[in-house]
Amino acid sequence: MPEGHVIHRLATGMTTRFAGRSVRVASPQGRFADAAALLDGSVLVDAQAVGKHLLVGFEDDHVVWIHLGLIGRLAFVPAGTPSNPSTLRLRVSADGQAADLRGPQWCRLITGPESDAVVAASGPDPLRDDADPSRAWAKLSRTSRPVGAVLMDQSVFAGVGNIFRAETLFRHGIDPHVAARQVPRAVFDSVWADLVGLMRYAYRVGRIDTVDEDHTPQAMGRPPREDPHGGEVYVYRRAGMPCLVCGTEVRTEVMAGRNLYWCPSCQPSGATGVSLATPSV
DNA sequence: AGCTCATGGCGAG
DNA sequence: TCGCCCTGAGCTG
Repeated sequence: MPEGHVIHRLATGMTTRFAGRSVRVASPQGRFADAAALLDGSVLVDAQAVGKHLLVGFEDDHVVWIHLGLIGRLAFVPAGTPSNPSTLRLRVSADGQAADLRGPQWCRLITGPESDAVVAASGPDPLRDDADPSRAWAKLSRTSRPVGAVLMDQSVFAGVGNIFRAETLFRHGIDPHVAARQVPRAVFDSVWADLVGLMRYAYRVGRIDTVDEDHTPQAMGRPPREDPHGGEVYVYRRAGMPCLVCGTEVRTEVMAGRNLYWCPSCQPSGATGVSLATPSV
């Protein structure tokens, strides 16, 4: 279940398990069979992530370009694990370990230069050391699209998904409907720094957690919750529930094709946000 | 058994 | 902007 931190964890997982090894490659489902046959037995060189794209490099300049989409999964399992072959698009295995890919939006065999082009075409990714946030500012500061839509635009903020969108807007008190170009530079800088911190944390622990200690349900005198994504959040998927900060009912509407969540009191209409003194958790 | 929904993005219109 | 694709979990019956 993929925002950018998940893909970066998978890239690391692929590299640590398989880099430098000759691997078995198969497509039990058959939909990637030709490429799998071509790659079977070759050396997996490395894996990298950019935004929500996973690029797995093999010898001879072959790259498997994976995008999980909304429902795709890549799971690391012991190589002998029984599995339903009808949905197993790709299995990479070596030394008793396997990586099983199911339900990806796509899984394609491309060349090294094509892989470089994927990276170049991506917006800056807060989880990559080579990210240049000024590219995001250049786009955000020139568009009248709502900031809540721009935060989901992978050519502006690569790897940011529906949870990080809702949570960073909340943390900065930004009305998601405000035109992106109305957001001050200082607030953008704070949002970028916050994304770096929140996404690095999520990468490290494997869970999105955006709530400050002062605003946990316990600290606010409310019963603890269990969220479906396994982390602690202010507004994501909390429509109709009281805001953890002010108690106002969290609202929801579809923006950029996805359910957006926000607190109409903490993010009042027209608010262009404030910088955080202490970005990230 | 059969919905509906999900941390996404594409192509048609 | 809408319909569609892929899989699986969590409901409803």
